Amino acid sequence: MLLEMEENKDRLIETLTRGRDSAQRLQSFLRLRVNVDGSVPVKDLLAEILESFSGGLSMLNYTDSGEISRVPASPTVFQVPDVCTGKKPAPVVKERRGCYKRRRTVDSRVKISTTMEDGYAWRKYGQKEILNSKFPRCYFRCTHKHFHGCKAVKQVQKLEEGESNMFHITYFGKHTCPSPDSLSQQHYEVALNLEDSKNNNPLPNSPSTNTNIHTSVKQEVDSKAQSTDVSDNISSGNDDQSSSAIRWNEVLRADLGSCHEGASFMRFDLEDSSASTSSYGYLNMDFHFLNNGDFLSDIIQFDGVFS
DNA sequence: ATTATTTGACCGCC
DNA sequence: GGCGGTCAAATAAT
Repeated sequence: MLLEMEENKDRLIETLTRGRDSAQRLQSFLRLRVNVDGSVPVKDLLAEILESFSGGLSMLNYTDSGEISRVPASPTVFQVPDVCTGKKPAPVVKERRGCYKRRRTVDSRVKISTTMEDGYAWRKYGQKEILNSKFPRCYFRCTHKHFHGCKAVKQVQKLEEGESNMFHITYFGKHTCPSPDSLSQQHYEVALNLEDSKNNNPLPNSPSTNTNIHTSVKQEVDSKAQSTDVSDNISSGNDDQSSSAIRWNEVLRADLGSCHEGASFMRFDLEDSSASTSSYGYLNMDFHFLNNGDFLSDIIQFDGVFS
């Protein structure tokens, strides 16, 4: 009986969480587009929906960490450092640890990547041998957990397939801390094979060089950060050996343009590895939204201005 | 001295 | 009882 009630409560929380998160995502997607014509107060409506879900969840004492908050079984006594000596009092009895709950997979996002880096600062807090897995699973939390109460967590496990050095990364929770200053702090690599660079000049200097890059590259785009992890090579269908490649090791900025199902664009500000040139380009993309709020995009065309 | 990582213990869930 | 997620003391790195 009691168990059944708990299960119902869990389901209710799950449903409310899903509703709230969906509203949240819708809000961020529409942030740039609401009330363009001033006709519908979409923004207000969304805020109200969001408030309803959040209010419902807080009535159930549900916290964002994915756990139902508990009243401690016995009053907790906090030990404050002794003002006179500056020393912490020795623990009288070894404190019983808090309750753990198995992580829900509903709010997780999975990413397969050649690198564990994603621009955020993570702190490792555990490692575990996983049954039938060759490599251990590593557990990371956001470094700013204590400063900003950021609850973002990720699990990283090296994939066994071949010697490809791929990582299976699962993210839980969203960052509430400030996002990384800019993408320039990270190592991003964009390789462009230009069709029209038959002469030895690897940098076409005419504006709006339309390179017509057709590619099957799939990219995962973090909808919240409105930035992209460009870790795959973008190659043209033209495999002409004489076509030289520009290798950009930094994407200084990546701004997402209008964001909706179908064609959209993303602007990149680029700097090459020698930092001697800087350019920008537009990647025209085809977006496909996923149920969890992430979206995939096909790059359908690149228009660049090089200097 | 401070901060990050390692690693065995602890804990909840199946 | 076993598994996987987390904690926290010990240790390493800065």
